[in-house]
Amino acid sequence: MEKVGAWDTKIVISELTQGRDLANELKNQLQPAKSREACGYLVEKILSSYNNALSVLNCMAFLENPSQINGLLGSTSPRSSEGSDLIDSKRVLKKRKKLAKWSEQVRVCWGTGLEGPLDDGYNWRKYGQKNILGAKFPRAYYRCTHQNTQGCLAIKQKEEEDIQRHEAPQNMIILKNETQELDIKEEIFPSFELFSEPMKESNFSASYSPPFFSPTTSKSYFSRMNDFEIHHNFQTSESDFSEIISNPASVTNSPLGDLDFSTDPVDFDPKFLDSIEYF
DNA sequence: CAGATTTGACCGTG
DNA sequence: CACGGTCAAATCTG
Repeated sequence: MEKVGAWDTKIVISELTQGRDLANELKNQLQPAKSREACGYLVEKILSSYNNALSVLNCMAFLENPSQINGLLGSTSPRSSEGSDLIDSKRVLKKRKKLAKWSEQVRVCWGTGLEGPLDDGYNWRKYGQKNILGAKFPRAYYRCTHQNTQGCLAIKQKEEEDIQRHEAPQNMIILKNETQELDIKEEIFPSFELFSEPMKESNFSASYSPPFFSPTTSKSYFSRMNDFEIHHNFQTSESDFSEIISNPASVTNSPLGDLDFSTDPVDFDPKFLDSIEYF
């Protein structure tokens, strides 16, 4: 992991440096009361930089010590003992019964580059799509490709902008993950924005080894992710986020929750923070 | 041809 | 009964 650590450290430094520079720029912008759009843009970029840095740190912590995550995520709940029976009866009776409700909600590492070739560590296969009432975009349903072969029951949903043209997922949430035997609704990683520049894939693909990642499959998934990165530049409006996503996230259970930059003793210029309030 | 995607139907829940 | 999640046949793709 040393190689990864060194590389990620550069990312963190780069992001934090960029955030500082952008903050300075914003400071200058605010003085003569320049355009609101420009200020908003800069704020977004600043937040993006800090989020990216924190995301990398969080991902690193998770990869280095996943057990810590499990511990933080809380107790497990036994899966329904009817599980296998349900599957069998479902096939015969074509009647679905409710599986035991246990879930893990994970905000995927958007924009850290981690999702580039590896996404979130899973190979997703789309199994359905629905137009959701009141939603601008249809919601797509994905499950782990290895559901059958490795018993991976991870699933996720995402709402996307005009799937036919290019996928621009507004959110992506892992809802279930049997392999972790979790029964929690927890965010492992804090939210983060996209990197302003595409990440180099090779660095991560060589270093991270998430479960169930098969380099021979899911080309489409990853190519779409990259497509999204290219086309989607933090123009996300609030309405584009699902209810789940928009719920206030508890950072306290984050593996690196104490790294919440807003509370870190970083030498933030109080005036800068006041400036943020301005928006 | 195997695996992925699409899409209408089915089903559970509130 | 409306809505959202899932199934599964049809279709597509490499």
